[in-house]
Amino acid sequence: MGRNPEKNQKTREDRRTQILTASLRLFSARGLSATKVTDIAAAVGISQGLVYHYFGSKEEIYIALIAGAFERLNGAARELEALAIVPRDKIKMALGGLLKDLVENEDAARTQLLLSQATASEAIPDAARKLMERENRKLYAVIASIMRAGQEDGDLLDHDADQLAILFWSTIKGLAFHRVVQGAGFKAPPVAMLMRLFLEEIPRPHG
Amino acid sequence: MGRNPEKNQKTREDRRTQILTASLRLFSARGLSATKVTDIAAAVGISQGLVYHYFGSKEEIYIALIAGAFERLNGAARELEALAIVPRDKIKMALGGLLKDLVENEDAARTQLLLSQATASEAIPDAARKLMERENRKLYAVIASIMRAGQEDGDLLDHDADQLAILFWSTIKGLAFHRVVQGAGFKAPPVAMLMRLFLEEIPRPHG
DNA sequence: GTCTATATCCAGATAGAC
DNA sequence: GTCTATCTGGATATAGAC
Repeated sequence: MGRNPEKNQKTREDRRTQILTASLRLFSARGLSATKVTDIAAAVGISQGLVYHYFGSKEEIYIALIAGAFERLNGAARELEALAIVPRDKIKMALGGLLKDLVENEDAARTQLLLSQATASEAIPDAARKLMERENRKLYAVIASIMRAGQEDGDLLDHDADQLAILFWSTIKGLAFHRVVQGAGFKAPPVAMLMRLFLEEIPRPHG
Repeated sequence: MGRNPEKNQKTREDRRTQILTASLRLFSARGLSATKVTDIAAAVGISQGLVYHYFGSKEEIYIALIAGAFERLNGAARELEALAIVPRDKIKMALGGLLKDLVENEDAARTQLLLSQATASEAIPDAARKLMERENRKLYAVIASIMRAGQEDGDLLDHDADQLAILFWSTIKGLAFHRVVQGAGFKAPPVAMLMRLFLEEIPRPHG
């Protein structure tokens, strides 16, 4: 919009996205403090100083990544809750969607890794910690609440719903971890297999 | 042995252990690079310089922790393999033992966390990476091999054994993560629940 | 064995030219 | 918008006194 067409300079948003993408790769692989701004600049192909034209600090990039991740995840969670299907199928869909994302999109896996690391880390910016504690809680609560509903239906296993939610996310985090380590060769387990953790009755596949 | 009894100075081994213990706590919570040698010294209650009397560098401490962890895990794996019980029960025992350790011993959980982080990290010393790649492979192989044996018995689920091993360790890693985040309040899921992931036939508990 | 300097390096962030 | 140069702080590791 109103921009000189022959300049090959990137627009502000493009550059920010480039920086965020490169940073996700680096932060998830090395952690916040082992990632140098120089590394980010090099990955994008710009000078180190230029990074500060787009973000106030390295931590600001980190926070932006975390915030973006939660926005997407919470959006998906809200959509899931709104669906007119039975709780058991919501769990199946959530699991399936997350797994599919993990397999098809390395960045999705890296994002999960980043969130896990951030949750467990004492060495993240205060703003990030605040964000995490609040938003993470929501994600667990959504799953726990679906679990409870599924238990009333008699479809889902009759155990503490919060623990089931923990198991749900543990599994996702654990698999995201392997996805990143293994790279493209990663094969996700079939959703039906993971559903065994949560279903009251396991459907018999053979015969 | 032949040491002056009235000195309250620590023996070399005691100090090394103190440093290792404090470092496990810090490395697992902040990562290698965000942990300052000053932090370690402060946690132990000694001067920063003294740390270098016991270890050549920060990374040397890190490597010692990783190596120690694998020694213990591989020891347990070898014992497990040697047991005269059916494969299905070996899996149950491995799961139960790891879980019990996780719950009762925060350091065990932190050790798992450290190994996970190290596996996924590009920012670890070369010596540590070499170690990891070799030893980690062994741990997965042990579980995969037990899975295969259990499949021949018809006890364990008929899926790719390597994938089952990944699922096995994913679950442990995911739960170790939660254990560390949640602290002492953490409750592990019952082993029987996790066994649902691997058993061909799920025993019916109620009725 | 332990501590207090301190040398050295390196990374984050800023300034100013183009 | 982009780069190069630089300021500044902080962390690793060493040296040397006690």
